[in-house]
Amino acid sequence: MGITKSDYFTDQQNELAILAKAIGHPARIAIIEYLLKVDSCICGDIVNELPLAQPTVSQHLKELKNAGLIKGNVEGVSICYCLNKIGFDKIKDFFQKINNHLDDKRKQCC
Amino acid sequence: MGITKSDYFTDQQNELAILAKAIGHPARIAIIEYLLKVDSCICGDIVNELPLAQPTVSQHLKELKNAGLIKGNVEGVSICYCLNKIGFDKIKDFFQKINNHLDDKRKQCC
DNA sequence: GTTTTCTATCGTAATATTGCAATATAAATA
DNA sequence: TATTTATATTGCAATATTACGATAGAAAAC
Repeated sequence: MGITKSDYFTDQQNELAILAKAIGHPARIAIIEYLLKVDSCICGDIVNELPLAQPTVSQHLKELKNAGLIKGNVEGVSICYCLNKIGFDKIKDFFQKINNHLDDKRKQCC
Repeated sequence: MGITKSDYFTDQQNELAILAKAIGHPARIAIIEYLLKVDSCICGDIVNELPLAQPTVSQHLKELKNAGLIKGNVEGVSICYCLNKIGFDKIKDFFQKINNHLDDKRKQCC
């Protein structure tokens, strides 16, 4: 029905899903990679970087911010965005657990 | 328009987005965690583990498989599923790059 | 060969996402 | 205060996702 049954899953599962979902769009990957490159904070430059209209970029930024993957600070007229370590740390643990486990076994079942 | 402009982004960005998107659902997180726990391959047990109907689970498995995050082997009547290291390795690099970078700087911009 | 068991697919309804034009808001500058 | 600049919000159309009942397919057991 297009509605995710979040109540049936744990808080941790839902939080991870929200984080992964936010990353799950090429435009948002591009934003993350750009922020990684320019390192210090940027604002409307992101709009110039992406082949998308300003409202669309604004929406993607909002989703990344809601998920906790970026931070945005008002700085005069413009807004300064940057990556939020806290958000990325949360996913790191999940993938580390998986990768450690998969590295451990030399043969996979299938 | 609900249609992602994939052509505007790099292959790598699109591939990463597909992987992250596949992980971006609590049911699929739950499937991944279950496969991590039971370690060796499992089939319809996943249906019993999740609070979702069999067709729904089948659909989620298909998406994980399409993204390259799990493998499925026919084994008599049932199908044996397990995690696919290749898929998880691809995301690992992305997050490692980000985490290394964020760990590097003691002060974040915002 | 019929039945059972396990999984996939189809069809469909409800909801979510993506994208943008138009517009609003809010701070800086003239 | 009027204008400019930078970003957010609204509204809407197109498309995608989620969920499941019904059904199909395919191998094993009888």
